[in-house]
Amino acid sequence: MSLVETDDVESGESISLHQRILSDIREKILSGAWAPGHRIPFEHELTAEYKCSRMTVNKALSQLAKAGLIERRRRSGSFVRQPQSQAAVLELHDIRIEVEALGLPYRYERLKRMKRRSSAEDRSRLGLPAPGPVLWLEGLHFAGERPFALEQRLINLSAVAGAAEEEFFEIAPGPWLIGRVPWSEAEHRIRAVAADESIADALDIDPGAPCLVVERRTWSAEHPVTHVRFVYPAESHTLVARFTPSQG
Amino acid sequence: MSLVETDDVESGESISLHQRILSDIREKILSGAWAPGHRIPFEHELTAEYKCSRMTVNKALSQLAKAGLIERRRRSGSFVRQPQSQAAVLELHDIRIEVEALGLPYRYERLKRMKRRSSAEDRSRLGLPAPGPVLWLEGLHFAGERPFALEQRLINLSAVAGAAEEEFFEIAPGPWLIGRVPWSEAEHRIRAVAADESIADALDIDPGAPCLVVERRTWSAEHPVTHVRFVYPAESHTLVARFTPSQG
DNA sequence: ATGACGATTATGTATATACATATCGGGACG
DNA sequence: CGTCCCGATATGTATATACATAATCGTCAT
Repeated sequence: MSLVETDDVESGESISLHQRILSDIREKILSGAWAPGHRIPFEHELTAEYKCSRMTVNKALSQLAKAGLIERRRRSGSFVRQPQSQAAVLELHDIRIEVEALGLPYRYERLKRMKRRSSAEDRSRLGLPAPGPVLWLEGLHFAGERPFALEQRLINLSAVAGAAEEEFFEIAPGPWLIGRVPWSEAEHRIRAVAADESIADALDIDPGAPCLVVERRTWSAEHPVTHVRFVYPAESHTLVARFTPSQG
Repeated sequence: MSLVETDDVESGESISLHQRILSDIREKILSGAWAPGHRIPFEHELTAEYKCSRMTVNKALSQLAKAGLIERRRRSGSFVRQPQSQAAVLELHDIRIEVEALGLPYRYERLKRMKRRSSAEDRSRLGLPAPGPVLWLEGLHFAGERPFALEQRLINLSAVAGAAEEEFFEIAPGPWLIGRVPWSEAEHRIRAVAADESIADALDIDPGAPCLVVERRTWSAEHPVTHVRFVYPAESHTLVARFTPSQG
């Protein structure tokens, strides 16, 4: 699938009109200019603005609706959706809930925070086609006094308005993002590793001890949003996921 | 999690025509009736078959293309795509396919096989309410000459009749079961462990080396079918799973 | 053979039009 | 005052049509 997205307006690129409309609106939503609940212009208004037929506008809006960014209601119009709080991934990765389910007090502590222009490695991790501003975060999730998980996160600042101003001192970026950015797709990579020096140090375990590493990339309407890596000490964690076959 | 957006409402008769076309074709592809590489009918042929305009057919095919199920080429037609390797890894977990995707020859070798009346531990692993016959299997999956994964499996014989007569000498029980028992639900537990003596021995790695352990329980119409534990050496494997939020 | 080139073909995008459908609001009526 | 119904309105789906674009095929000339 194509991550070809064009937020740049310059240079007569040969993207189709309905894609440009879609991309314009997505930009408004992801930048925060149109908040959740905001009513998007009616089809006939966009028709006038872009000087095209309703079918063309409709195509763009239908795709945004399918991507989950907007919600369409007959007779009322189209609205920016509330970000979905999600069961599927939540089940996997709301660490606070997992910790509290163990009956232990939860705490998040920021280790590092750096705003920078994306390096080549950043772009490859996020799946970004072009350079842009990103936010790098590192933090620790605690269960009681013990480190429960190490988090290393990269946020695509051009997709998440407002993240640049957030300090994330004691607020974990995961819940913060879920409350603000609707996600349309997520990819998980799960593997086991031996703890290296820095991981062992952060998690207070022995170097070489087995750890579970969960990496997640998240997209919103084909826009990369964030890449996060969780490192769990082996004893502390089991992931559970339930599936029902997709009736295809 | 889905390969294609499953926004179909099924039971209702009020599905739009382009959705019915889309769903018909998806059915043919996912059922295997149209193998990868197969050329699906031209738009003008589908136009005739469904007695509708080309735009309607085009809408269905465009969505299938965006979902990644088919690939469209001007002048040539539309073709069923090669299965996207990672989409259903967690769901199916067919090790042969994973190994062959690496370009390595695959082989399965049985280590142990025992038919017995379920012990208390067996019942707890399978989620069985009452004692009954079970089959215990242990085997090794090879990628080339190297062990790729250790498999320990419990099959509920009262749910899977023919399994008792199968030797599983070089046939892995996973694919065998999938071909015979439709599953309606699966639960995965994923964690990292340090290899103990017997695991290290079977996988030919050092004791204490990190391993990824994936356990799966499967049900068919509320009947426990099988419990399986895969143990992967850390370097050999990354699980990949893609999710799309279910929009309620 | 081989390479150039135009005709053919299937898809890609956009248009104008039409009617269906859900729903909000307001007016008629009990 | 509440309820039912009806018209207005935005979206949902489908049609016929048009032209653009990319790729393939056959033909013809070198």
